[in-house]
Amino acid sequence: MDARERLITSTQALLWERGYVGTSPKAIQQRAGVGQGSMYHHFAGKSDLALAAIQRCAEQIRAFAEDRLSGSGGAYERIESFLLNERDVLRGCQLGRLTQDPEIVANPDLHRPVDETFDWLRRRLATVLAEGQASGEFAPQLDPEDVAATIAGVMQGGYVLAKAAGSDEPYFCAIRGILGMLALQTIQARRALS
Amino acid sequence: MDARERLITSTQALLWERGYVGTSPKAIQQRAGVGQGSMYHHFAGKSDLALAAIQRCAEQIRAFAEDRLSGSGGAYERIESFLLNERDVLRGCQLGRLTQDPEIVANPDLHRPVDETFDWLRRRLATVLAEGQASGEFAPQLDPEDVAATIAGVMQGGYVLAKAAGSDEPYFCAIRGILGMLALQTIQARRALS
DNA sequence: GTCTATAATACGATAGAC
DNA sequence: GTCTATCGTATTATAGAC
Repeated sequence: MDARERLITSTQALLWERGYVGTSPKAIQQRAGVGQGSMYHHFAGKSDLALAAIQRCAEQIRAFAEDRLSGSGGAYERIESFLLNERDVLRGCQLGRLTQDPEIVANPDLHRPVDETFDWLRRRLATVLAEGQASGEFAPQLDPEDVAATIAGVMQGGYVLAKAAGSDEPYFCAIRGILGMLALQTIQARRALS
Repeated sequence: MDARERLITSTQALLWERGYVGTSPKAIQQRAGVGQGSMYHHFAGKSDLALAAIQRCAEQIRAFAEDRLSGSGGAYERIESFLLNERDVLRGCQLGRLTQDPEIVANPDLHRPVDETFDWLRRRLATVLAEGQASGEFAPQLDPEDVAATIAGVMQGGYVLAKAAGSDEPYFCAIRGILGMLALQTIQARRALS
């Protein structure tokens, strides 16, 4: 892996752990095993390097979500797979983390990929929910757009609760809660209840 | 308001906007209109002042939540009141914000009030949900602990989505989603469906 | 491409006058 | 209690040698 690539992956890791404000060029260089001259040769500065790292995060997150949400199985199963196959609960979401950073919010170039990725995720989840409705899996009362935001929200909020507790238990607790409610929206469950 | 009090409220505001890492003693002093000597007279340093500010945040959040959740009305109504009467969606949660800060997580004194407050909130929400179940308002299938984590999660995640979008729309979208699903858990709704 | 040297500014805290 | 002066370190870059 060349210096440019190592700089990007090191920046990704540090942004994830410490955010934009908490990440210094020096720390990036040390983690990448690269000198100052090299960094400023490949990138114009901290924000330029951060942009490359954020775009890389966005690509990876989309690829993971798309893999789970376009897999085989029903709409409920695919959403379940997306929410439960989370390996880094205590590290949280690479992009959700940046949302809290005032310097990211203030910089349109850095903010845009974050905004676009969450927008894409909400639309993608809404599509899956609408598919489930069309196939008769989910009740017609369910609003795909609202519930998509709820699912994306529970996931992001689950990370917050997990970090607060220092344990991934609250994340999976919150996910069990939403999945249980979603399961009760399925036609089968409603039929069993009546 | 004396200098000590102004220092605490200024620190609260800056922690909310910029987090612990992004908040400097100098910025606190300027916002409070207080000199360096005054700050170091009243507080041992940045972390000591942050502790006072975080404890104040925790008190205020508990007071707000308790006010909504112990009000009159049914369990659903009280939860709805808690989730919808949020005035500062784009500013997010004062404590949820700190969850992302590595220096908060690493410092047990600063981390404890954050942990305890979210723990309290989840238990308080679970109590309200269990009350609703006992009174026959909610279906017995609903797991109060799981759904409590879901509700706290949607709220925290809603802030994340709102900041990403630069609008409070995703927050209220996510809240509508969870409230809609919760409403369908009520006995009346299930009776109407069957 | 990568290195070292250097710079201007900010951070977090201490000292001591008043 | 509050002020100004000062300190040692870190930040974010630039310059120029190699």
